[in-house]
Amino acid sequence: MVTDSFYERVYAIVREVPPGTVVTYAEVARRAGSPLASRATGYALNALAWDADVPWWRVVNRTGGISDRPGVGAMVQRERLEAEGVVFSSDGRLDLRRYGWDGAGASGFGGQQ
DNA sequence: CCAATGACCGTAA
DNA sequence: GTTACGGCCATTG
Repeated sequence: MVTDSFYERVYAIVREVPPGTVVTYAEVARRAGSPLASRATGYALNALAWDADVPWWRVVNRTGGISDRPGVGAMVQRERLEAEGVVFSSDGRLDLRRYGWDGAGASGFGGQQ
C-alpha cells in the first residue's frame, strides 16, 4: 500500500461507486485524471485481492461485459453484480446506459428494455 | 534507465 | 454486426 499513486486513486473512485452501479475502466481512468489510462486502470485492479476493500466487481469494460481475467473467473463477478441488483442481458452484457455510473443513473427512463 | 506486460479503448476495414 | 490493428497509461523486473 502506500502506493500513493494512480493505484489508490482508482481504488478511491471504485470505492465511491454505489451498489447496483457499474463503471467502465475508461470512466475510472477519466476520473483518476487520465482518460486514456484505461489499461493502467485494469492493472491497478489486478493488484487488488478478491476480498479487497474495493468493489472491483463493479468495474467492467466498455462493452458492458466482464473482461477475461486470470484466475478468479468472470463468472464470480457476474454473480456479485447480480447480487447487487444488476441484471445482465441475454448476451451476458448489461446496460451501461442504465447502470452506468456517470450519474446517469437511472433517471428512470429512457427506456429501452 | 530501458524493456516488457496488462482485468483496455478507439478507430478502421 | 464483427474482426483487426495501434496507441496510451502506469507498474514491475
